[in-house]
Amino acid sequence: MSPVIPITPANATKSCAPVAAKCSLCSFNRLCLPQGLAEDDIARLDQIIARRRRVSRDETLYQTGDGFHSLYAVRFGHFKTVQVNQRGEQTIGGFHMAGDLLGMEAIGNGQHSCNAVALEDSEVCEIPFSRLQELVMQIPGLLQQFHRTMSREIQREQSVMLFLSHMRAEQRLAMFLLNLAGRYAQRGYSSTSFQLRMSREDIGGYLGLTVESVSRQLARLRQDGSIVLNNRDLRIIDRNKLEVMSSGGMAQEFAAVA
Amino acid sequence: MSPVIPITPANATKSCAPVAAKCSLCSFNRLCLPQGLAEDDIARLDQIIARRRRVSRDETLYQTGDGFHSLYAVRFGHFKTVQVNQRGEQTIGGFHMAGDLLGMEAIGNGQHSCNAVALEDSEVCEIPFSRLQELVMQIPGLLQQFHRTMSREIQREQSVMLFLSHMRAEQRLAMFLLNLAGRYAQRGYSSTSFQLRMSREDIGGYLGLTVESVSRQLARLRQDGSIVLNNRDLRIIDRNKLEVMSSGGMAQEFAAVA
DNA sequence: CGCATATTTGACCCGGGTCAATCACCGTGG
DNA sequence: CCACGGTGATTGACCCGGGTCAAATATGCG
Repeated sequence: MSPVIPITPANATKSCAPVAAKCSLCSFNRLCLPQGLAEDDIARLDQIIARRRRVSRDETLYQTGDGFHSLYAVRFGHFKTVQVNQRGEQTIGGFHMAGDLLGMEAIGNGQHSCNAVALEDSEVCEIPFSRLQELVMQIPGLLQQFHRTMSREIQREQSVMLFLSHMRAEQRLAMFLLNLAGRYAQRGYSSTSFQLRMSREDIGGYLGLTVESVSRQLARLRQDGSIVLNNRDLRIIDRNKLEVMSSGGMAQEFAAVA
Repeated sequence: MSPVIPITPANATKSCAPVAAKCSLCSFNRLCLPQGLAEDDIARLDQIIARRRRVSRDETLYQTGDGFHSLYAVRFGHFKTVQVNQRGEQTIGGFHMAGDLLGMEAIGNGQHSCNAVALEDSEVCEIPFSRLQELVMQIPGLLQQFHRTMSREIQREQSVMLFLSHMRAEQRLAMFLLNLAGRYAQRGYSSTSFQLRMSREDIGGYLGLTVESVSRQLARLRQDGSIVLNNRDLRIIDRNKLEVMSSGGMAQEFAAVA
């Protein structure tokens, strides 16, 4: 029914069948820690991965206050990271999909500062951090890739700060959808047709908007023909229009001038 | 006149007099990369530091698009990091003071994604990243400290996202002032009396508010006796009241109940 | 002393939050 | 098969915090 292929594990026969779970065979390895590593270095990385862990929908991978021991690479499925302040208000720090690395925020003080929750049945590779630290000291390429990954997380958050500060609701939604599309494209999926794995409320939590605003903005995007949206099935009809919106309609002005 | 001691270099006789510039002698080393290192490891770190670089007020340390070669540790003075989007709107990513590490956002793709601008005459230690990478592979404690530093930056930004999403102007200001106070306390300065090194506009850019809002909120804090503020000289009078405000006045409710 | 910039203050307005009702979807049990 | 309850999503009405525009001050620098 859904036009989007649910990402399922390649015939997951037994949880102890490690063949399909090796980094070298993982189709997302170029987006993950093994990126750029030689075969045998990937094999060494494989060896320190404690286990593949299933996390079913709505289950928590880790939560605020949990002691930090491991990073987690998403193998398949989707996660959100949630911060809750003392008043119970939630902010979604990000949505994470195959190849993304989770838990880096916890290295600093040894405990997690957000909750990681699966948006659907998912699987992660658990990477014990102490062993990773040993390994990066032996594999320069792995060290570099790890640093790049943390740095990109810093950059990503800075760009979130930017749109939280300055963008209107419409821009935020347009940018959000384009960002998702781009990430699916990176992973070899359709960038024009996919499922939103998160609720409207989660989208709002990420974009700094209420559910109602998200709903209204999506309605507007639907009305002006930019997207087709049934429940969570999304199809991007006019990517260009979304891009114009995401930059605050400035492209229009330029176009008018030029 | 100012009640706050301007942070000046310990008798900076010549730029080539390295004695006072050694990490081991730097009074902020416990807040910086050398934290937790043994004497001789600190000495090795010292050796890879290319130079101390003066950056005068309003001068740019690096800017968006610059190739990434080094990280910079603030020795004294203050910096802001500024992101500019395609429409020219600015967001202040953060304010940085002695012991803070700048430039980590650029590791990921090899070029800087924000501008680092000195808020006053300042000095940084330039740390060539390639040499740092070599060194962390030899000094486990340094590797750990570097990872902690990046992780804390991720955490810091997440908490900024949180207040950009949910907090009202008053809370943001209160939280901002308390945060500054805490950081000065860490550095051995007064946490109740200090100078704001940044303009109202920069504060607004950081907090996601306009200059006018910042000015009005500061006026309110002054009126209700929480602070005394003359130009940029700040004195925190009622820290408790600020804390109540920063948590959205919830503490009041609790107090009323208890 | 005088200009440029920073800050403050006032008046007005609007985007999006809030509150509330309705609708759609879905799994459950009779 | 359908009634039903629960959750998620949509839509409408209203309101307010803070943005915008404008003007008055203050400040600091040359």
